[in-house]
Amino acid sequence: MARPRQFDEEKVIESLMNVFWEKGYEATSMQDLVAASGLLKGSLYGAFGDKHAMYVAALRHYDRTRIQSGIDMLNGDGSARQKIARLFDNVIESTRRGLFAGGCLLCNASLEKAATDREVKNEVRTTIRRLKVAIMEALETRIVNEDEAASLAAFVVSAYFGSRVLAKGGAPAAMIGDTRDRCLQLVP
Amino acid sequence: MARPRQFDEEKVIESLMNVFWEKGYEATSMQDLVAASGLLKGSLYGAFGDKHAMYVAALRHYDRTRIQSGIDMLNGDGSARQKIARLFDNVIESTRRGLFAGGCLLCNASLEKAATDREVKNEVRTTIRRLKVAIMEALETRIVNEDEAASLAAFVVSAYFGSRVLAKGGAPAAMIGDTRDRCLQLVP
DNA sequence: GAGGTTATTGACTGAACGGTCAATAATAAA
DNA sequence: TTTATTATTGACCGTTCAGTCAATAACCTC
Repeated sequence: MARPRQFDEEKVIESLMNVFWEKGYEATSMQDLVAASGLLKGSLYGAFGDKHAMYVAALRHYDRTRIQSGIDMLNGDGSARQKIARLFDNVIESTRRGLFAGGCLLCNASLEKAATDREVKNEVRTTIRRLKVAIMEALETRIVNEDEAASLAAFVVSAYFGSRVLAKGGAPAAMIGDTRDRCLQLVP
Repeated sequence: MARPRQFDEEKVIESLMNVFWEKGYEATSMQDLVAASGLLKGSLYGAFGDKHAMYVAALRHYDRTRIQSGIDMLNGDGSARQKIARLFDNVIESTRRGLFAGGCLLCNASLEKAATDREVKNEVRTTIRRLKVAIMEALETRIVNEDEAASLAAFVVSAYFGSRVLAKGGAPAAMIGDTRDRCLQLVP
């Protein structure tokens, strides 16, 4: 009974996400989002409501895609040690190649907006929990005690996030390598 | 031969820093800086040049004061283990009380601006190096091998930064406690 | 106290900001 | 084919943005 959307919503959200990922929330203008999505302002506002809702949609999309592919890796083959090493290796490699400046959108959102934005905080918390659980499950092939696995998983998440801060802060790649190696010392 | 400044430059920089610390670079307006400093726009521009220079001055001030007091602590009494534990305990306590939303300005700057801003990246790098060296020296009371101390220090910095991301992302304080405890397992 | 120099003041600028809206177009159901 | 409904379009809105500047004030040196 009505005119259908002329755009692929997933693709639009992906393009919005990429802008927020690279520039952050505040530094991203509606102009940027219009340019990246190929839609006009009115269509974006019609579809999402406002800039903030676009950001939240981008965070959810990041969870569904990028975080999920990390989780898939953690659910895949190999020892817990190998899987966790690969988490860090991805950071090291993308730092070495140095092409994309975005880092980790989850960390970016944590520091830029979570503290002052209830909705963002909820998204971030949910995604952190999901990531922690996936690491925990990977560890449980070796660790029977659930609390033990949980505390080690919390630590791994933390070290991983720390490596994202170091990477974006321009610290030498060797520091991230050190972080990975030391972290793996605790992984059975 | 000329009119002297009517304000205490240190105090003004401190007030500018507090705004950037709490809101980030992009979300801070010149209005905010005017209100916080008590100066008028023209005076701020006269003293610093532009908003970006005010931010860099704030980062340097953060290094000179907040980071320095962390380093002083690392140079003080107690075992390396105790000192590093205290680093994390400060995060845990200020998270539990939950009053100030700023987190760590060094981490904030790393993620918000270092990747796309040469000057900020240099400041951040310098401060990270300073912090790492201080941790290294604290460790060297127990670890003789310098490379060993350096790699462990890099790891501690990383875990510490990770805990700042978790804290601001609204993760439960227990996760930061887990991070601290696991981290200390590697500190002799 | 005169002259030189710099700080302070507040009004001002053009551009960019996020967001709105009336007009138009496209569709599916009747 | 008509009608109801929603999507698209681009001009438009008031506000806020970072930054400027001419006038004035305060100080130091001579």
